[in-house]
Amino acid sequence: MPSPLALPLLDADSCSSPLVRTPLDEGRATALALRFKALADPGRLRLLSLIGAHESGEACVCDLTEPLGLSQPTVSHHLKVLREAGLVTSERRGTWVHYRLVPEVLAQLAAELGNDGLWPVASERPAVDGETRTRPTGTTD
Amino acid sequence: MPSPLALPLLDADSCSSPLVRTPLDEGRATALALRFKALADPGRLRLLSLIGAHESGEACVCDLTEPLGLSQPTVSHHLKVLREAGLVTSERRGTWVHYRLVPEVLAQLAAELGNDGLWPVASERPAVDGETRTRPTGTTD
DNA sequence: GATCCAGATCGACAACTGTCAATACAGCGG
DNA sequence: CCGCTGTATTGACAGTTGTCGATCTGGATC
Repeated sequence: MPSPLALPLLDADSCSSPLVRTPLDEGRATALALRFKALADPGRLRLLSLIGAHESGEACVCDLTEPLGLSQPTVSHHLKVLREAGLVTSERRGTWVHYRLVPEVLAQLAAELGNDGLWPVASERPAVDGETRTRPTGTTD
Repeated sequence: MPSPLALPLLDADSCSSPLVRTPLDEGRATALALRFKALADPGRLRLLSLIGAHESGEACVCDLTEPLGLSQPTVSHHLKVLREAGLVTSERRGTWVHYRLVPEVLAQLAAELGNDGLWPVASERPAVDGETRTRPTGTTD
């Protein structure tokens, strides 16, 4: 429970409504962005997916290079990015290096995006309407 | 429902284990990466957070520029990125333009990262061990 | 219409990112 | 010890991204 403390900003002279949650501070935003940056590449997403698709929960680089269609150095680079973001761990066993997902971190990221995260995500709106509201929460796409 | 069809690849001559899920194809990965790219910036995360923090569920640019500490053109640019990624919608009402989150898209992204997403995320492992496994699923950091 | 204000767009620039070929490094088998 | 193979690192380069000042647009007010 994030305890939505209501900060009294606002003069409401113009537009806008009062805040009902503390917005993300810069440090936390930067940290989060680092993780999302790691996810912001098709190759890396496919890498995660490939690793997760293996029955043992892990995969070595040799399994990943070919299905990705990228060069071995590039794959290695992407894996490094994922590792540094904490999304995967690596372990050398003999010749091969095995990568596996870090489910807790992925789950935590999902949670930030989801309902108990940084913003209200479902239809859990306080139903304000003494406000500048004009249009219902319609789907626009 | 992703119906985890088991594709029989593999000769298991070397390392690796069989696939138990279909890995993300390139098109889908690219589409997903586009959305994560939009999230991969501290300013944009704070923007989303700020919008979500408002009681009415929306905010105009004038509310966002100052707490972000970025110039107005930059904020406008970020909002455009978020809008094009489908994460927010904008609506002009008189002088001001109001932005609001698109909860469904955020929730969908969370779902991809989470349990019913692209990779197994909880401790729902099939418990393989006729494999190259050597070490338990320890945290490596 | 002239003016003012909120936002968007443009142009420029530095910083970062994805990619690969070449090379280095680390175990393993002879 | 020497070569082989899997993986990491380096260097280079093109493409993308974040940022801002300057300028444009569009609604509201006088």
